[in-house]
Amino acid sequence: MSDTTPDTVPGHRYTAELAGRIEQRWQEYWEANGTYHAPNPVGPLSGGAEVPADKLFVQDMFPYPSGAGLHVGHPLGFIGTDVYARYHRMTGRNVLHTMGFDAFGLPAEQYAVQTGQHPRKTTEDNVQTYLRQIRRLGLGHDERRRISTIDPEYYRWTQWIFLQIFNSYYDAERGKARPIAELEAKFAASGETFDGKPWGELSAAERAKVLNEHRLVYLSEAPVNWAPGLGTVVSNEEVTADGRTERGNFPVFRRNLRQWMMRITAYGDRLIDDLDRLDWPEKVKSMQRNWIGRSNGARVKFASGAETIVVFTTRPDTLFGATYMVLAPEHALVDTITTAQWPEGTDERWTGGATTPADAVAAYRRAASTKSELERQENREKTGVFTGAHAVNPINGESIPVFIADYVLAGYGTGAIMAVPGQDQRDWDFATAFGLPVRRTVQPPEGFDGEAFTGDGPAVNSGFLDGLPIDEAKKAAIGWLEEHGHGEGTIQFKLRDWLFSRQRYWGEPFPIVYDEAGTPIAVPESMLPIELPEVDDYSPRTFDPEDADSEPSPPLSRAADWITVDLDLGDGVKTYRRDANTMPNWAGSCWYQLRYVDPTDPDRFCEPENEQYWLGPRPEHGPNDPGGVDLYVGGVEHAVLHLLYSRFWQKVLFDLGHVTGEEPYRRLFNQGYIQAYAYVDPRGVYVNAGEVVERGGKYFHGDQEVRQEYGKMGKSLRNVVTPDEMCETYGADTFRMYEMSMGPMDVSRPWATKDVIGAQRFLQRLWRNLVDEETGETRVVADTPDEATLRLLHKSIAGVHEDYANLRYNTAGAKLIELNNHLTKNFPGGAPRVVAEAIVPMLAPLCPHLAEELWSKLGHAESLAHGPFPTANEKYLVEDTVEYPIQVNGKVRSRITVPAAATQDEVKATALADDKVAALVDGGTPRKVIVVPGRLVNIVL
RNA sequence: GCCCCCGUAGCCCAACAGGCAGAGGCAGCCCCCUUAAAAGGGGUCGAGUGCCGGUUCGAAUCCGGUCGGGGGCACCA
Repeated sequence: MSDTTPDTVPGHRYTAELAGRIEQRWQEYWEANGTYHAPNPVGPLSGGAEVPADKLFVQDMFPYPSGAGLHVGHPLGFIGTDVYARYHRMTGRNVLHTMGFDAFGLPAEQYAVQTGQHPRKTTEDNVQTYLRQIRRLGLGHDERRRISTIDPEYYRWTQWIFLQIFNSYYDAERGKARPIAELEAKFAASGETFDGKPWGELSAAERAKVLNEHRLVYLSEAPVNWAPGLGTVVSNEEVTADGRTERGNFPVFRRNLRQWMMRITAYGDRLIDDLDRLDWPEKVKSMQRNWIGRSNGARVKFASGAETIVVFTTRPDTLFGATYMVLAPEHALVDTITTAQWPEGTDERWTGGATTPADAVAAYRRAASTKSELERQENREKTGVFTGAHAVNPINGESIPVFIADYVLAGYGTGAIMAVPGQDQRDWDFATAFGLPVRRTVQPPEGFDGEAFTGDGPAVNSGFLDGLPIDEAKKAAIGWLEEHGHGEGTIQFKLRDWLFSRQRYWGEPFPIVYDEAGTPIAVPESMLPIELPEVDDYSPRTFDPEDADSEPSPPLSRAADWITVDLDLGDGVKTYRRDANTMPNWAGSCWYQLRYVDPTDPDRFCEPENEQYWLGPRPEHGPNDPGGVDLYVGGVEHAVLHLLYSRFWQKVLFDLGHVTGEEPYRRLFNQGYIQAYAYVDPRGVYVNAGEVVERGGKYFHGDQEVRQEYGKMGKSLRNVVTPDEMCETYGADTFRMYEMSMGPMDVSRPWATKDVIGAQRFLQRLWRNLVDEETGETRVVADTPDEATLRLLHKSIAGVHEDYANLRYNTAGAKLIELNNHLTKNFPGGAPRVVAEAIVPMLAPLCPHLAEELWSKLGHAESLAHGPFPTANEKYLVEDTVEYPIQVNGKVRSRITVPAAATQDEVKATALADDKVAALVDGGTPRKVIVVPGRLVNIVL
């Protein structure tokens, strides 16, 4: 490029080409010198010396190394954390910043299937591409700490943590996880019986079954989300609101399958309560609160024949208004209570046209089970059938009919409700459809003409509760229930246990084997890692996405040599069967901050001293500090997935004494997204956005007018701009400068390649102010600059400090441009050295390569990575005189300049003495004169 | 339906705790350099803060309403 314009472009102009050379040179220097290595207190990554007390751990959300490579939106957060890390490193802190890869998971597997290669091969290739792309951006990562979840030395510890959780139970009394061995000891000592037998007389299988009910990881035979199109089950968090998989958008069906579950619900209270201790965006906190969904209410027992139906309600105050009950179709008691015959006079609407309740129930259940979540949610018409059974309302002895209906969810509460149509719209709708009575128990206001009344009011038709407002009525009702043994106050969570197995190949194998009785047994730690076997066919068996009756078939079950194994687990060599599932890809990201801290430790997942130093609670964050990463940056899309799971694991590890931090991420910051315009031609086909031109407010691709759309950047929209091409055309520093100046970090904004030139011009001017473009020699002058320049310089230093510390890189950049513009205008002969030696370090966090280059040209032998960062001299921040605008009735009419030390009275006197003001006041007495020190004067007439 | 966030020059964005609406960039315009070409230099123009109302000496900022945009949740008893 430059050789086509040799005559006019000076040899030492800061062009993209020169920037590229500088950037490559410094990247090599940093790598060769381990510039960004952050020493640990102990272990292989310790520098041998005492570590600085002042540390900072900055982390980006774990990237998945996609085969598509990066577009300019991806590095926004990475550059943001890099600027933050660099700024703090320059002020002398020990800064840990690195990046690894979350490389297991569905996309890798799917990509591998498409390209016919092993997922390890494609994943590792993608990682290399990714590293090449981010390296070019000049990110100051400690590359010794790069990790990858697919590395057996990494997932060995993922499996180890799984075993920790497996071997624990939640001690509700102490409110924390404890080793399951303590529970076993308790059972053995207590004399408690299990199915009539004391602990000592139970077989190993029977004991395992009991313990399974307490373990924090347990095997469950509960309804799970089965996605035939994906060939795997997925967690609740991975199902969208319309009942499809987040990944792949396949329909999800509820199926009873034997699966691993993590007892995250045990931590519901702590997961909600500890949100208050975190420096996180309110939006994310509220999403988590919402997801965990804690609600206060009561469990109430209704007798139905010999059985007891337990319901959960948040409205125990409405108990007198319960006119029927509903069980979820999957409820365990349905078969037991369903009667042989319809009772005399059963309403035809209740029978579903069947001759017996059993037929009706069976037909309804069949219909409900084949409905996808989506169908269930789309169709809000209330359906259901009568079981033939009645139950007794404990509070008034009334006998009420029991239905099954799919508007009651099996997974929430007890899977059964008491229906109060007077106060609940869903119940009202059902009651209306089935001709059931409605009894109001809260008095609606005068003139209320709605259906169910959910507002507050005095209780009516409710015996001893009459006249009480809802709050008091609830308390009174719970009191009555507890006193008479019909129920108790309780807290219910919307959060359900975390479905932890997947029927896929590309994930961590479970460190579990089964004996001949099918009892799961933990593999001893010494046998970890359990490595993924090589298989001929690693693609999962998928089905017609609508085939609800299909069965999962994990690829590992077909690895015959691997799946059965002879082991000596203490009682001689026996044959065991391995677990054929793999862990979900959230597993690896649940604890990676801990491995970043101690990535090479072969003996522990993380050395305690190192964990405490980088991630432990710190007094400077207050007495209630939960510890965690100091700044965690990523998109908001992980608000209830990764961020919830990760907090859960951290808390378990904390309870078991493995870590000192109660939370993984002390401060969370959601960066915005870079979006882009896309263009559609009249056929509805996307055209290459780079070739579209604007003419008179319309957009053209060639001569063809095209329609503008706005959204994500992506291959299919043909609007991708890559960091590689930006580095090529402008240089990495220009690209970084531009991305950081586009706006605040947390705001989404449109990409505009044409605007990048502004950042390029700034860096060129700055270069020119310090370097002779013809000779490449520095052209700084030794003279002390004038007062105005020094004032601007120190004001800039003070402002830039604050901006960097608060992630306001756009305004930090603007201040640097402003200062540089001042140099351009006032120092055509070269910048004063004192200014140059400040502006270069101030630029370094944003444009590290250029700053290093200029710093060395200024005569410094040391890298700028560890400072110095200039500090502002207070002397230049205080003005001697202040200009006050004078408002008269709120409008600016004049200006005065007074000494900064002037008192309010002096300012007032000077203002009133001003000619223009005097003319407006016209000899009268102002009603009021407001002097805002340092700001303005307002005279009210 | 419920909850949250955001509306400032043509565009992207500043304005700390209410105090002169503009820091910076893009585009536009003018001039210089070159004139074969600009990703060259210098300068300049530009909004009264979506709309209505309130509080205040004073509102982009606080409050209420409304419109527009974005997001979250949604049969959770």
